[in-house]
Amino acid sequence: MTRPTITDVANVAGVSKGTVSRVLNDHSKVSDSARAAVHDAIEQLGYRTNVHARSLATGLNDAIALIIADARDQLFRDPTFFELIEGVRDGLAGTKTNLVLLMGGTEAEDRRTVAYLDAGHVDGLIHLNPYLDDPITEGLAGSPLPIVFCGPRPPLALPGRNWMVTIQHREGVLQALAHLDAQGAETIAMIGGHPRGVSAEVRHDAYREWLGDRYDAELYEPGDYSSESGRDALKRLLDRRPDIDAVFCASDRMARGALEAIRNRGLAVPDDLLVMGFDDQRLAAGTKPALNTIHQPIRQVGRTAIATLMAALSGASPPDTVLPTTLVVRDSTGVKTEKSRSTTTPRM
Amino acid sequence: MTRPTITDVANVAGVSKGTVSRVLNDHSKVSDSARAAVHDAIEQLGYRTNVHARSLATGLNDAIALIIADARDQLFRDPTFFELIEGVRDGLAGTKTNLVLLMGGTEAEDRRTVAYLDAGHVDGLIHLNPYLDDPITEGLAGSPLPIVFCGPRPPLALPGRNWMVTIQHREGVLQALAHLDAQGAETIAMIGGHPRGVSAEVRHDAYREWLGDRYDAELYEPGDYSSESGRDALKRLLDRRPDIDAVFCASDRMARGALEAIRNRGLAVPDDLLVMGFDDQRLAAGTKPALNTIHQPIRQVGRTAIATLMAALSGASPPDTVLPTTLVVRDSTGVKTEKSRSTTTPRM
DNA sequence: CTGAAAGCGCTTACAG
DNA sequence: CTGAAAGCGCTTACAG
Repeated sequence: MTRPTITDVANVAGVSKGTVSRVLNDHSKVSDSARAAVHDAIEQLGYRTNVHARSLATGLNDAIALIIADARDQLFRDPTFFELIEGVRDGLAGTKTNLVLLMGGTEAEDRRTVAYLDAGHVDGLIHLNPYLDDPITEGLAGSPLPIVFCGPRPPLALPGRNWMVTIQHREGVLQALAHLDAQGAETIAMIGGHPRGVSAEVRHDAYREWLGDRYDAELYEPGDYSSESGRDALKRLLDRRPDIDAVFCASDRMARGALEAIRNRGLAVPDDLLVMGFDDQRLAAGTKPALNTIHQPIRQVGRTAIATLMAALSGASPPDTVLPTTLVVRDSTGVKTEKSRSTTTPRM
Repeated sequence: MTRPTITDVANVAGVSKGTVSRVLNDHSKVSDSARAAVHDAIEQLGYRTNVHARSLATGLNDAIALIIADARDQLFRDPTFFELIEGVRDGLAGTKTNLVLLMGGTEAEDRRTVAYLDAGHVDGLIHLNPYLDDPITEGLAGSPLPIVFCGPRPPLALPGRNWMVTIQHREGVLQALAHLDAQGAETIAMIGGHPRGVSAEVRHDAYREWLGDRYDAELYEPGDYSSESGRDALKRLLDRRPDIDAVFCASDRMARGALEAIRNRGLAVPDDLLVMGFDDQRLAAGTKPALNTIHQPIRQVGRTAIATLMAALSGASPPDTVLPTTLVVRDSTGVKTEKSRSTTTPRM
């Protein structure tokens, strides 16, 4: 009782293998009677096509991979990735393309992931968030596989066919800082993202740009997007610079941690310190006070990434996409009434 | 500049395709000179083997799948799955077997996942937590693929070759209840797991068994493992039965929610109510008061699952595995000093 | 130790 | 509309 092949189907249906293959692949030029006979035979035999044979013959897979650089840090801890993947799944609904999730993190896993991709199991891939020094991206440098990055391109040798779907990181940061400024903040610190991340760097650059001459390295503290890192970073910032009156965090989770640290010091938000997050994750609405933040359309990034990849696979030349961010105003930057706004020049 | 094949390598190395294949597959009987020539040619050409051709010839994939029934609920919200997957990754370290994560949830995704498996992309699979009515398991009923379940077998038609790696759910529940009993609890409610889950049912049964005649449906409230569901369930329990003096929760997250609900009512733990969790997740040590719970060696489940699958793939007949749970004592069930223990018979 | 050849299960021009 | 045949890139007895 070995698995039936196309030859078995052809025999039962009384046609040739070629005809069976044609009905399998929906070629138009097949007689109704042949088509019916083949379908009957398939049903009767429980035939299912062998993907390896088909892929060998066609060179296609009908499958794409989702790469996550560090499963431990990203996939399981950061809701952003959940949204991203949901967006990708949205985009795949209704197609017959398979999605496989490949996880890096350790050296062995990175290597295995590259090997899997190299081996030709998939037609293309989406990289959810490459690192500045991403070993998986690096391993794919010579690959002919089309790849779309969710986020800015890393400064590495890239595969020849690559696209980018990202958000306006720089503009988002400027929006946040301008808002804090407008609310009367004078000494704005920043808690940045994971130093390995490409977008963390872009955001740091935007912060530096906005501050210009007033940029002070003491006011910047890197985190890793987690709540704990935000809490710890804020403590360090306050130890160094008790004069800061606002902090911009590169994720809502870090902002939540910052709120906690501020509370622990006996300080109040927004009375003593203004706080802004980034992401507009669900938690942002639930903190006390509710978090002002920069909304990024993360699910749409996922959807657009898949659309871009599918377009590339069908031979088109899709454009890169940069999605806009929006300011979300809640309670964590309430106006400081006693302060005069007349001396500060609004920016942007 | 089409991708080089084994024939190209053979030509460059001056040997036959058979010899190239033999060095590729580490067959012992190859002369050193031939081996060296082949390796040189591979390097020079940048040859990489075409997996489809190989799989077609051998029927093997060197890949296994991890199935997650509901990505939305499980993968991204429940740290248990993170631990499980980490265990699987532990077990794969050092092998060349690839791991692909397949996600179900919507009808389309379930169907696609089954199709992917059916198509023969992998050699076997690990199902992280099947539902009682799991559509993916159902779809695999006739499949020859070996499958290992992390958790009790669902009551469905199963693939012929299947194994189970689980924990002592029943014993764990009995441990928890016996502990609450020993601490003086007299009316013990339970907040159960997701009604679709196989293990939730097993735990509910154990609760019913332990209570025997005293079982009262009013004391049982299902949740979905989330913190919010624990909070809401406890509210409902307390509304119905203000007399309960202990609650056993089928997950630490639900126990955390229960603690919150209790606090919101102005009640105290353990003074007014004893609370126990299940899982021993990281959060259990951080709640206030710190949570008593039942530790389950979840990462080891993952490791054992992969070992079981690998054994099955190599033709062995590995046993099912049932791992023990242990009671973890912290602060949420502190002895109720004023109560006499003399009238209650300890159990187990 | 190694070559020639058959075979894995499909697809796809090519004729008709 | 359909059959016969070549080809996709490997592996593996079978001889030697």
